[in-house]
Amino acid sequence: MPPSGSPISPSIASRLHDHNHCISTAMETAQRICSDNGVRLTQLREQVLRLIWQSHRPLGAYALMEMLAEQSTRRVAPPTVYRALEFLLEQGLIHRINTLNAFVGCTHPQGDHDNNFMICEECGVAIEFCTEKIQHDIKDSAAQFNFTIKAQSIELVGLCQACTGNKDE
Amino acid sequence: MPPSGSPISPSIASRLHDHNHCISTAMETAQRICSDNGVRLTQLREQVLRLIWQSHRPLGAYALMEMLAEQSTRRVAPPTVYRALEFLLEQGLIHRINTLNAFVGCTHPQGDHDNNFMICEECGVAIEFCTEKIQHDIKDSAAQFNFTIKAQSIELVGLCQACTGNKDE
DNA sequence: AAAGGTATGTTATTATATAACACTATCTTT
DNA sequence: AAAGATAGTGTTATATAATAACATACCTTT
Ligand SMILES: [Zn+2]
Ligand SMILES: [Zn+2]
Ligand SMILES: [Zn+2]
Ligand SMILES: [Zn+2]
Repeated sequence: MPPSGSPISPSIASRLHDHNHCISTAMETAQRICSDNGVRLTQLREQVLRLIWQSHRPLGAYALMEMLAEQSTRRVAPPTVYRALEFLLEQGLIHRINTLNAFVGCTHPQGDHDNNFMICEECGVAIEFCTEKIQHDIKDSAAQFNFTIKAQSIELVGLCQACTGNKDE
Repeated sequence: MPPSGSPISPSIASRLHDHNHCISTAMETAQRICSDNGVRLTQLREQVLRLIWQSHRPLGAYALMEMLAEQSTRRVAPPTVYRALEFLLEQGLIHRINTLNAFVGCTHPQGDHDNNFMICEECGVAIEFCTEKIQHDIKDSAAQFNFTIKAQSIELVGLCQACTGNKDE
């Protein structure tokens, strides 16, 4: 398990990265995790995960549904998608972005980790990050209030590196 | 303007506090802020704000709608509520809790401030908190990615002090 | 093959939010 | 006071997101 404090490669933020590598890594990791957990990464679930991983932009359930419908002959209804999403969330393979009502692939799905995102409102990319410092401070604040944390969601909305640059020009 | 790092009175977390004081303070502050900003706190907007302030539990737009309908003779449709909510959000008098699709009164609506909540999944109370440390670390992380923050949402879901105690018994 | 559990299909419904246009109240200018 | 502009609200319809309930298919074990 990698140290939870290590920042995720910022190269994801850049638009120039080997995204095929992101996809293949994600799919392989997913297979392994499901196998380890004794659960089945069925065709549908695999298909949904792959669609989500087509980019680093969170996808809404209904967008996902349409993409599924295009790929297959069978009709696809909301529960089909939502059940797959629920499964992937449970296995920690994707995250839900509350600000967007959308879902994005997890970039480090091994072990427990926080759920912190920077979301670019220009290009739509969501960058997952996690730092021990923030996590420490949050635990600290919670302790002050005697609050027991069960889940957390940190979402920063703004402009990513590339889009900040574009705005300046 | 109070120092933004000072923690909000934890007494809100306790169920035993003078909530009438919360309400009257909130309504007076709202009047002043609207007056300062040169905008109108109309009857409807005042009514919605007061309903939101009936507790520290975030309220959904449709719950709010029903409460409005009970209070008045006229029919109340979604846009009525959403426009009032939009106004109150713009003036910084309320916050939207993304995790719940619900709205809660702001406990320190003066000046810019963060948007950090601890939400008790047992009693439904949302406690607004803000600390300079977290804010500093967040800016730090964003800087690492050259990310420009425009808005942020930190939501911790779990058990508040009172409800943690109850669970232990 | 039968049984039990897991996964998916199907239909209907609930929950949340916005678009578009009409009308009214309030403010500004004359 | 009257006219015009702006802001606020009413009204209808619709978009978007999520779940409930039940039927069917699939997979594993006996
Ligand atoms: Zn990638
Ligand atoms: Zn993750
Ligand atoms: Zn109170
Ligand atoms: Zn606030």
